[in-house]
Amino acid sequence: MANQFGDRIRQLREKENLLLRQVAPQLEMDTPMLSKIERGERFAKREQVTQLSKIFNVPEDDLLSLWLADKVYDVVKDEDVAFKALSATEEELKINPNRKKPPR
Amino acid sequence: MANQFGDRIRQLREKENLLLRQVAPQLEMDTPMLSKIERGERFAKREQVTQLSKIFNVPEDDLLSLWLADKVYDVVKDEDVAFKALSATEEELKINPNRKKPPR
DNA sequence: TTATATTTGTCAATACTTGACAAGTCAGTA
DNA sequence: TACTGACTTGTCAAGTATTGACAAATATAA
Repeated sequence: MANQFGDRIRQLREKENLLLRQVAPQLEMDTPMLSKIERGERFAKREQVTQLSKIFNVPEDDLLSLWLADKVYDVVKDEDVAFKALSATEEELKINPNRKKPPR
Repeated sequence: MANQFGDRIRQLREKENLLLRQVAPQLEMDTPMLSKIERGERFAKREQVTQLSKIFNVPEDDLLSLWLADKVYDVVKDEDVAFKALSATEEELKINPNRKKPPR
């Protein structure tokens, strides 16, 4: 299963020699939950991506695109028109410029 | 909002001079629901895509990629790393060949 | 007006996701 | 072997989101 986001944050965490139990509370979650996110068993929430980029001092967009890619993969993974669908999405994005999500 | 799938099935339906109330029952849904799907207010279900391709006699993959594209668009539409994420998904798909969904 | 087609709004039922916890495995070390 | 610490697994209730069904509104034409 594709888990670019989880692999990355585990990598970052290990580089900093941090334990799950040290990072999890900063995201207001328990250790098992973070473990699941790192292994791709669960998706992090959008805001947690932001928090993680701060914790590990990396550009938010880097984590965000991995996180989004995992979500997209999850949508297309079972269909063999996956590539075709991604192209169609790109076309749509070109026509329909994406409006920013309202920040809360 | 992006609605390639809905636009297409409306186009097909009108080409055949069919009414919502003639098509909807074939999908076991009511007229308002099909109206919403055509206008992109709701997503059709995976099986309904198959049924629609049969009703309108078009290749399933054509409808399927539009339907999938709408779903993907829905995931990425609010983020400005959308393109980057789509590229990352394509890379992932190349590495991780997609397994077919188990037909039920 | 009347009839027909489509759209809009609401809401309960259903399904999915999340968070929290207990219990489990695994690796290292005394 | 037993103990410890780090992580993983399984379960389940709570919280969200989606769906289906219906009534009512709008629109268009005759």
